[in-house]
Amino acid sequence: MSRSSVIAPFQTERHDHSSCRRDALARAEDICLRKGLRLTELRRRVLELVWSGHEPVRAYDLLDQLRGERRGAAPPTVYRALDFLQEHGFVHKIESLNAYVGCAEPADRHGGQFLICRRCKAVAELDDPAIHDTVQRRAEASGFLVQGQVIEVTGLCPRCAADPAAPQPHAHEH
Amino acid sequence: MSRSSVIAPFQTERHDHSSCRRDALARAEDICLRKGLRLTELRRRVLELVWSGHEPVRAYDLLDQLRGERRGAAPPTVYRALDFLQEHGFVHKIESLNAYVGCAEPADRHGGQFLICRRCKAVAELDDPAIHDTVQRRAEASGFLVQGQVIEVTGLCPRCAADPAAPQPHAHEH
DNA sequence: GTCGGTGATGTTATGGTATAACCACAACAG
DNA sequence: CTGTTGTGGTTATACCATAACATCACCGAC
Repeated sequence: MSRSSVIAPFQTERHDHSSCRRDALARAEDICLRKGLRLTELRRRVLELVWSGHEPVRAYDLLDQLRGERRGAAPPTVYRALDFLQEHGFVHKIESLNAYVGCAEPADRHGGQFLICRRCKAVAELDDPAIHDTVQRRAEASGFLVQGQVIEVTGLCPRCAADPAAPQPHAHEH
Repeated sequence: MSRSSVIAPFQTERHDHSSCRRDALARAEDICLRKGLRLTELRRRVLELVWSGHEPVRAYDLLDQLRGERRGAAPPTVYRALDFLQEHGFVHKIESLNAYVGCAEPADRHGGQFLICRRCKAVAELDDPAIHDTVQRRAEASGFLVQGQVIEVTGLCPRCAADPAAPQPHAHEH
């Protein structure tokens, strides 16, 4: 079993999250530069806010924060930024939560599988070929032409499973 | 490859949908009888409406229909019925559509995998052990304790993939 | 340089999804 | 008959997302 399929693991300790966020922004800057995409101030700021932690962030929470720093921020402000970020693989939408997480391995329209902790709300991202291919093969066996996969697993992350009384991590561990 | 994992296939022709619906209602009646669950008039009616076709149905569409036949129908009316039906496996929520489909093989809190046609909107349900087990194993390999799986595949059903110009089936093929 | 096109954002309004909180009443067990 | 539980009615509100149109910055053609 390869471990390489885990592209964004659960954090086992309170980690230096500012480096996660900084790395994600640097990768986005780099990719946009190479592809000629416009990572505007707004889009950059929304990506930064999504990376405030490893928990999925809701659109209206982003909006609340934007309102504090940008006059005229409204729902389309944040949804348009999220659309751009999703389209180019910088963030994923977690369908079962209606919330958004940053992607640690951005690529256009790539899928991925998400492990969502019910207790601490953290999300880990896998990009496991075994899962992807099994789903693909079984769908094709039914004559279905696959265009996209939504795979979201809920349960308990290693820390919450091991110690249900452990303190809850909160975002913003700067 | 077993075909038994396809528990609700795509319909290849305009089929006698009234028998699908009748069977689903009969199964629900039977299960509720055996388990001592109360399939009230409201719940039965909502289940019947969900089974109006093989396309996922939105909660407010159900509500619109209920309003025509029941004074005082309101969002909680339909959501409470859907909660009951989901809890006991009679319907599934399609997270990526915020819509609901009937289940052909009801069982408490069972998962299942869904193939969702982007063109005709029909949904087929699989209950494929290979998919389930692969996801389960890979999640466990990350130390994750799995409690639930959301697996939704979008694309084109066999008919729409074969003939993109074919007429769109509509629900209510009574 | 200015004209016009394109893409990003501002702005207002609305539509769509879901739940909180409280009330009335029926079914049922003791 | 009485308390408890479950079901649904009712009102209100919160949350999620997009339509439609206006404005502005940027940039290339001429």
